[in-house]
Amino acid sequence: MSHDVQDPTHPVALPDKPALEGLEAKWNERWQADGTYRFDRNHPRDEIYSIDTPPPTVSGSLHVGHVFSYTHTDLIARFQRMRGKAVFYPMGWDDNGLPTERRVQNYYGVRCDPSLPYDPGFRPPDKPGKHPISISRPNFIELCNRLTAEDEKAFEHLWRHLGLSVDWSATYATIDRRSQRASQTAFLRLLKRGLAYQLEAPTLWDVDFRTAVAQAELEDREQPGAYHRIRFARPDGASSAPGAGGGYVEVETTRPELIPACVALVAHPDDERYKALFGTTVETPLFGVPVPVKAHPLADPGKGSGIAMICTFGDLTDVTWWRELSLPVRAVILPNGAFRLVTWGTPGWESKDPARAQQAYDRLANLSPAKARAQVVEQLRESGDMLGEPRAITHPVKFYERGDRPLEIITSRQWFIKTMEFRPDLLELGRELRWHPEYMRHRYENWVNGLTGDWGISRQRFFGVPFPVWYPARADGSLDYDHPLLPEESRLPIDPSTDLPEGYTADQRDQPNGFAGDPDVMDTWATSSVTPQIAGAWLDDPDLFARVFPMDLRPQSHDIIRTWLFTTVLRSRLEHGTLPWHNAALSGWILDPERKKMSKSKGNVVTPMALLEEHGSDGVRYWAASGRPGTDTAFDPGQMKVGRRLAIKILNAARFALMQAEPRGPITEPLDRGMLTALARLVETSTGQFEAYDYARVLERTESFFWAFCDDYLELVKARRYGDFGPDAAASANSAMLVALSALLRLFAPYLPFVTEEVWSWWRPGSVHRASWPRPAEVLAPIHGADPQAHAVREATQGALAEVRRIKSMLKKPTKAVISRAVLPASYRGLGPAARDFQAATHIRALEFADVGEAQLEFGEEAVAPETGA
RNA sequence: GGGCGCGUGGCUCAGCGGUAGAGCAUUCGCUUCACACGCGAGGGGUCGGUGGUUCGAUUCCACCCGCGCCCACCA
Repeated sequence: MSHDVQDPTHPVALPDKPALEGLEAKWNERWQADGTYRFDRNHPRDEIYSIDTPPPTVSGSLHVGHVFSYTHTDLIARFQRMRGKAVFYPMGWDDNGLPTERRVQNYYGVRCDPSLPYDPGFRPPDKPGKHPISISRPNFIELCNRLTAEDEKAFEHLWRHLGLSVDWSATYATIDRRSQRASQTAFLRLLKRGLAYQLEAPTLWDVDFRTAVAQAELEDREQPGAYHRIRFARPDGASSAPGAGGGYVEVETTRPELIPACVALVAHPDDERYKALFGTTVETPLFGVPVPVKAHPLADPGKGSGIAMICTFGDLTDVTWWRELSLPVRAVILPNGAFRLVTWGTPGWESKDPARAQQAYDRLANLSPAKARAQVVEQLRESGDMLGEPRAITHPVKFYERGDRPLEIITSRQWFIKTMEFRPDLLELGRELRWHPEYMRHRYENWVNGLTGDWGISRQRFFGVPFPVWYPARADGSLDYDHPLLPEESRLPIDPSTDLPEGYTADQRDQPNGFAGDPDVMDTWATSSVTPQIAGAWLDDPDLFARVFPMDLRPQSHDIIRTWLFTTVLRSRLEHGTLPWHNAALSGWILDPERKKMSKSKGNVVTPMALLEEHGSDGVRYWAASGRPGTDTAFDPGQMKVGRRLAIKILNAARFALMQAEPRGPITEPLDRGMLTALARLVETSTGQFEAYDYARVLERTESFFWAFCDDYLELVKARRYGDFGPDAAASANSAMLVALSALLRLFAPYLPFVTEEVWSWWRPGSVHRASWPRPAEVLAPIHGADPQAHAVREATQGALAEVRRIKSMLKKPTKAVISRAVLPASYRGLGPAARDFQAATHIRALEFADVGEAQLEFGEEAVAPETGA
């Protein structure tokens, strides 16, 4: 048996004063040198456990949330490794995208200007200046790469210190060559199959970042706003319909600045108040633009006055109305958020009074939407077209999740991946996937069912994976978007802004009859959605990919189900026709215990490294492991202290077990046999629970067993193991302790990798993290199967112990006192041979074992009555 | 408005159809030869509310209240 405790080949080497300090550095060095966590691909698929590790955003700050959720994944990785699996546990860095761009801009004081040429001699200033320096896109990307490389070092240092059992030879970055190749290849294949397409359409747009934003990146924020009741003139002036006013239609709007962009009014088809108006024309206030009144079921008779202004574009409902009612476009907001210049009276900008419209509009041109609104309100007051004062309200407004200003809707050309037609497949795949916890499945289904359009993947940014596409230019210089020039897959990755399409020369770039590269980059989720393919080296190492894909586990946090999880399932479905993984484990959030947000300004920020140093990595991991899958968990240094104490207890208990581990021999004593029987049960339930991803429960049970093992079992057998009752009885205790220690160390190993490794090294060869997960049969073998008396012995011991300890604590000096007439539980008599251990451990000499269950107990020499007695 | 989760001792959380549990905190006692980063004992809860099912509910069902998250067409 590989874990035979009597293995004489490895001598016991105990430190005098075991301590946790320095274990992280000591064992990390050893693990790295020994390749303890290296993935060995030479196994069949069913002996491999592969993990699609979340690539952390390296330009973000390190925080305790990282430590929390990455520990969960590591617990599972370590468990599976000990179960005999070859664990593929890579690490990725998410370095492309906006967060990095912003960080580079601030860190170096630069700004990307794609029109500039590359400057090979450019060096960023030591300190960012007051005004940002404009640099070319290649220079900018160089800086992004330089900074993320530093960030990645900091992350790796943290991960190693925390004890993640990652295979550090298997790392990737979402901007590296392999990621770009996978992203571009997958994209080109979708394009060739007609599953990726581009479209000029109204798109959600962030005016500060000047980029399109996907549905998944939206968030609603409650914003102060106001209803403005304004009137539209009716040229025929001949209705007395309620709400229509005398010659006017009253409309409520929160965005009066979009009056010049108004293309129609709309009311519900069944709304009696407005039925007479359908098909007629009204005029916008201030600008005198004739607009039709239309009927559409989306109009809500209960909102505002029941009739709404359709603008191009104020919100997503406007887009729906505009499309379904075939309305024209009158766009006023530019990609940078400013009001564009408009010449009234020209086609598309007809007005009953172009001069007045121009005068009104000139006061808006170049303003931001917020300033334009104030300006329009002022004019509406002057003209008398606003009825009453604005009514302040609070309403949800859509924002880009990283943005500061409300999103606008801008018409632009963007790339999309077909999503809507695959919704039934995606729902089916969601049902196939095993979710931990199960209820997270609902969030996915909710999202898929709520999708309103295909997935927009193009971003007008710089530090990302470019679209591997060029467009031929016509003689007039315009681009033929319908016939893109595509590279061979073998050329990928390419950058169309520097690489050339087949058959063209560099001097034809951006020239008539030449070509132009697609200027956009892919959204960061478009790259992240192929992390299983990237990590598994899909194109670069097909043998590896076949061994790890579909992967076993996707660990991630629950807030990105709609983004990362969903898009990964989509891409896998489109490219491979399968789920990308079999299991998804969703981790929760870290909550501040006082509901206070930790912030730098309050000075209460705790960096993860400081936490690890204060409490020890094992202590912090103990806390993290208490967070069950999907459950938000309070940030709790108290739990880390508890974990640290547990680790110290393991050191000391192990020292006790090993300091006098001779003699050894058959395990015959009832207490020993009972303890091992209970331990075998613990091993059995723990294995099942761990396989079900319930790592928190396993730790709780194991810890509970271990403390009882220390406080009760070890105390009870102490005298016996020191030889008070002869060598055979001592041998039984020693052997049982070592069987238990071996199994307990392995149960704890995924949680407390440092202390368990340290103790393991005192007496066992190799790494505990390469040892096999304990099996019930292995624990029971030395006692030839479960002891049927185990439960009875345990019950009797526990009951008697509790009673004696209670009595002892009632006495000031128990060792000098004698209790008379103390009542003991009848179970005391049932201890049988274990009574000897019991008496020794509790320093009690039983004077009498009476049938009534009363006994006179003597502590020491003098006899005194208990305090309650005479 | 829809979906999901949560509401158990001061705090953080387990549990679950059959007489309420742990850790922390608190009180008391103990330098017991692995550990004072330790050991023992005690106090403390009508398990959010109201109904229902049941011989019996903290545990199942319904509704309600509170908290949180996700989603939803922002006039």
